[in-house]
Amino acid sequence: MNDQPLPDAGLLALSRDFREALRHSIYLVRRLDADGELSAAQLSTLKMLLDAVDDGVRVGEIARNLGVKVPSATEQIIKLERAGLVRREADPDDSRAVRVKLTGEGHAAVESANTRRNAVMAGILGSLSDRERQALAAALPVIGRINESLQP
Amino acid sequence: MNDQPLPDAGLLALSRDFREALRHSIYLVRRLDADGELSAAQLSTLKMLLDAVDDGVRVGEIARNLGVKVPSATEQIIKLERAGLVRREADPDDSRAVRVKLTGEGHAAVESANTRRNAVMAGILGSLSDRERQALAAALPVIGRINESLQP
DNA sequence: GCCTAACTGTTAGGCTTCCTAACTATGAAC
DNA sequence: GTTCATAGTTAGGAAGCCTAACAGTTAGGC
Repeated sequence: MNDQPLPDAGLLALSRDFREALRHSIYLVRRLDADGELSAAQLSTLKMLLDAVDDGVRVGEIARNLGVKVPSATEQIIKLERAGLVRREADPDDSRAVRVKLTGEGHAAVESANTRRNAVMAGILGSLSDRERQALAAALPVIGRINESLQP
Repeated sequence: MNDQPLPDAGLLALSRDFREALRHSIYLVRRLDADGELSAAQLSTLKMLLDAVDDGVRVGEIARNLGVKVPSATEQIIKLERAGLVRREADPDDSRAVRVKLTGEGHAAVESANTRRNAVMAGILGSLSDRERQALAAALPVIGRINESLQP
């Protein structure tokens, strides 16, 4: 294989290939979201709340995490609220703010959806070789670093 | 209930991390599409046509490549046609079919948009270390294989 | 204290993309 | 030459995202 450091021409080739991989990942994303129960954004929101059960999370923070504007986050939160999965409470420290918290039902829903989607993904990754899984695992922190650097 | 054995713990962790990485990649995808000129689907369509300049590509094939249903592909093709980037011709062998071909203007547009987005991506990947780029490069074929296996 | 500016979130309206269902037209099988 | 399958378009609607306008709250300057 090619073990020498990537030349500058390789940077462009890598860019092209990464773009292509990202583009085709829609198949993967769609497969995972085929649940029908919760949209990807809704599940992400609930997962966020899972890590902040006590205090809840502010709308703006949810929006930032989802990569959308605040009104779009509000829209999703209202849907989750209507479904009984979250509730909105006034922030004791700042009356402008709203704290979104998970309900018991929401807690169950996120656990269930999360488990199922992980199982689907595990089924897909299970067909890979150990070597391939290692290559994938080694790249995830890199992708994570890229994504963090772009997060506003 | 649990009729099948739980997947290996490492596999589940990888599944979770990969899902997380994919989810956060929306920042990256949005950054690349910030052009405003062409949507991701439209650029993908034009790139497809670039590789089949002579014969054009059928609508169903475009839909499959985009990962959408035929009516959605038709919609995008009509927009591209109205923008003067593609034209639709009857298939000489099958009068039911339509062959979508790139115009000269479309050719220029895809080259330009592609070059620009590759440059944006290269700018992002340029901030990585060689080691990180190598890890990413090693994982792309794996991701590609996963995506291909899911393509209908 | 007050006035202004900044901030948090909601509402309203519109755009894009995707879907399913229904339709037209053509091809293929028998 | 029916009959069934296939290719694509049209119509209508759902979901997600956006910007702009708004109300309420906080914080800083005077």
